[in-house]
Amino acid sequence: MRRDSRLSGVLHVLLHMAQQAGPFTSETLAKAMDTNPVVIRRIMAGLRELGYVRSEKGHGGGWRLACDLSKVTLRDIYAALGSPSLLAMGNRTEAPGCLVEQAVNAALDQAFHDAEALLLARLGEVTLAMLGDDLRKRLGSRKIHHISAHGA
Amino acid sequence: MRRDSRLSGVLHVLLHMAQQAGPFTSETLAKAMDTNPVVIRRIMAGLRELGYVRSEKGHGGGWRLACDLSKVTLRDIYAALGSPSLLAMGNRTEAPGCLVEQAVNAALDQAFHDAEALLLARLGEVTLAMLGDDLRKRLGSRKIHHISAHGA
DNA sequence: CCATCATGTAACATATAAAGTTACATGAGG
DNA sequence: CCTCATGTAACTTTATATGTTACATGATGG
Repeated sequence: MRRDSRLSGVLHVLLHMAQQAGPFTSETLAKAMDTNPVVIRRIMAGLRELGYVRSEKGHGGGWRLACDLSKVTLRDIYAALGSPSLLAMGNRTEAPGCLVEQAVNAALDQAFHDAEALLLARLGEVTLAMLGDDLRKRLGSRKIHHISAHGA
Repeated sequence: MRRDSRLSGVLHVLLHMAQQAGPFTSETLAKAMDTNPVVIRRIMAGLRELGYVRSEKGHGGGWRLACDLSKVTLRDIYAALGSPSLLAMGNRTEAPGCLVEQAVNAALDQAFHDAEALLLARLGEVTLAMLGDDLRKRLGSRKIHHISAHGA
């Protein structure tokens, strides 16, 4: 499959939501992300369960942020997605009887584990608020490109 | 797709080869790895190009180690496989026009890059000889389980 | 010279997982 | 009670590692 881009995608959504008020429908967000509303609902479901966002049905419904952006890190969001595997590589066999394979696994596991730990640590250092600050810096004098709230 | 296990697989092969002399046919190695001879040839092709192993056709042919095991690291082997992507996650869009996406990418790229660098560094610290030493330690008093050179 | 063995490689098949899509149920307004 | 929006199951598409088949190439031994 291609590389998992859910974290990238959901962060994009959250950051857009942090730039303007009001509920966003899945359709609106999907248009901004050039994808499908169901995909949005899917990646947002885990965040809703952990209370990072709220959703409401019916007229005037949609998604809203429901957390302190300075308290939620990228690692939290990653966890809300179900903590998908970080590495594209793995061992051929997890619990091998072959001692050769055990030796190989031990060496690789060490490296893999260290890399995963560092990645999680880095993600844990960045809050959504910090992402927002960085975005505002990038915007500079430029006007914020708000996504249109009512379709194209 | 499942996680890439080529590095794990090829290391297994190399370590087996380091335990006994003589050429190994792809079929013999495939049996030990419970896979297909063509898969063996495929993952060994890159190593042959870099001179880590040699292959010969015809009677008495097969694969032989052709390098100083104390000079070749797991990172070298990884590179010989064509440096496949290390991380299972990536950015939704690599060169986005959207500033929001740029901010997200910047934060993720930082974390991704650090993790990849650490993983490569760790792989670069381990030589094939070190793997062999570790294997001998694991074998202890036990007899080495040589793979049978002529089928079953 | 030629039968056999082994690699080299293209082509095709399978498996898995993310992403995209369709369809329909549920519930909130107005 | 009609419309809007989420919730979710089911299916399709796509990408990629892995598995398999088929056949070409070249080396060895008789």
